[in-house]
Amino acid sequence: MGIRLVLADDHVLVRQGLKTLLQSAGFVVAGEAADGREAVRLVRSENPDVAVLDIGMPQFNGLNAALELARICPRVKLVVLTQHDEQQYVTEALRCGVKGYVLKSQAARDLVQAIEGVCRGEVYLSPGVAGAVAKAYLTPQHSADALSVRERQVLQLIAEGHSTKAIAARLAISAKTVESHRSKLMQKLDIHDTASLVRYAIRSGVTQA
Amino acid sequence: MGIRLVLADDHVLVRQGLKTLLQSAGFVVAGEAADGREAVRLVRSENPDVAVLDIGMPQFNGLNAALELARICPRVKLVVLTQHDEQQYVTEALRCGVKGYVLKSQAARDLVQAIEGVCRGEVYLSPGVAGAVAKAYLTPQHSADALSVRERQVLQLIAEGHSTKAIAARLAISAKTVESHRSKLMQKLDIHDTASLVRYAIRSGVTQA
DNA sequence: TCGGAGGATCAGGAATTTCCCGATGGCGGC
DNA sequence: GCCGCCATCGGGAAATTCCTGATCCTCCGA
Repeated sequence: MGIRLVLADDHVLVRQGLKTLLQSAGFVVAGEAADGREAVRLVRSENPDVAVLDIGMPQFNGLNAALELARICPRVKLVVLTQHDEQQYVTEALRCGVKGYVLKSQAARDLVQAIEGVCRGEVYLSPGVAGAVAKAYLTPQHSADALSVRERQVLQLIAEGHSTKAIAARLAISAKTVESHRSKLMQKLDIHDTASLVRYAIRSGVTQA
Repeated sequence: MGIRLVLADDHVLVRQGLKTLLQSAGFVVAGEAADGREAVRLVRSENPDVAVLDIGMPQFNGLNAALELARICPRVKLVVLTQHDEQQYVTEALRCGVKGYVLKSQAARDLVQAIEGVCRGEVYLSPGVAGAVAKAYLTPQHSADALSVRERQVLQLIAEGHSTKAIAARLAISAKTVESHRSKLMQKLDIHDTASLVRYAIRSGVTQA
């Protein structure tokens, strides 16, 4: 008998595609959800072996759901789907109790292997993110995970479109100090341009689009 | 015999799911592409009946590809996949020669109907966007400074975090020209910093967070 | 057919910002 | 007390943005 799983993705079209794919791989799709909250309900009622969660769902996203499911249904293995291969997302996901981290840029075989792997109790990371995680451990300053309060504050103001000088004025510090914070947080996030910084800020909820 | 189509989506996982779905609906998937440029090449070589393009691809996105394909392969019907149901996107897509506009939030049946519809020479819009289009015709707001295709292209690349030089290299034009486009589009949008530009690009669906 | 409007292309140079180096002082933990 | 981390700044080189202006092209209407 096949592995039972529930599938959560806000795009019906994508979800149906994945469902077809997973069924043809021999899995049993016990239920589908369009957002994180629905996913949590579904997992509680269906009690599947695995929950496959898209991270990029609106409102209550895949990681929110993962965090809650890891607490209330620790027996259910969690596999997340995402397009982001940056190190900070991976560690964030692992902190949320996720056992499988699969990139959408990878082939379906990857998802199949992830599901089978987590059922055996393994942690599965898509090729390409394993490197990011390794790098995080090898990098001497991997304490760099969390931004300081000041850095997050500066990040938000940058993402809101304020100039370095304006930020300095608002925080009543030197523009040089703002530059220093920006430089530091960019280094921590391994992001080296403003545009990516803004996208990160939006994704991480520091500001809105 | 079935309708022949090519499929373009940057997420292999999603693409495979869609492929399985479309095949089980009786279509022939003649080729797959991971980005807009590849899609254009593939359509030229395979000459399918329909090209199904995800709009949200990095670098050279689905609309860029649509614009080019509408010019060089007008016989091939274009269906785009997107998550955005706002009016401006729909009209933008229609301007690019798109014949089918399918929301990812809709069921697979919708995509199937769209493909069959455009093959009969119809224009197919997902339920939910038809209303948006109607509204667009009722609102006499065409006076707005619309971005040119080139400007939108540059906007996307900026929002994706590429440097001016990198954009210039990719588009095979001078960095000065890229600066010129940026300056022009910033003036049109009345936006004067990169961060706000990125937020606008995300809001308007030119790129994703 | 002619001429204008607007888009795409580019350059020079001034102004601004980023980036990389280093430095100081405070504060909490060991 | 010492060490690590954070917040604070500065100098100077490098890169980028901003402003002005110019050429070439296509399309479109008079």
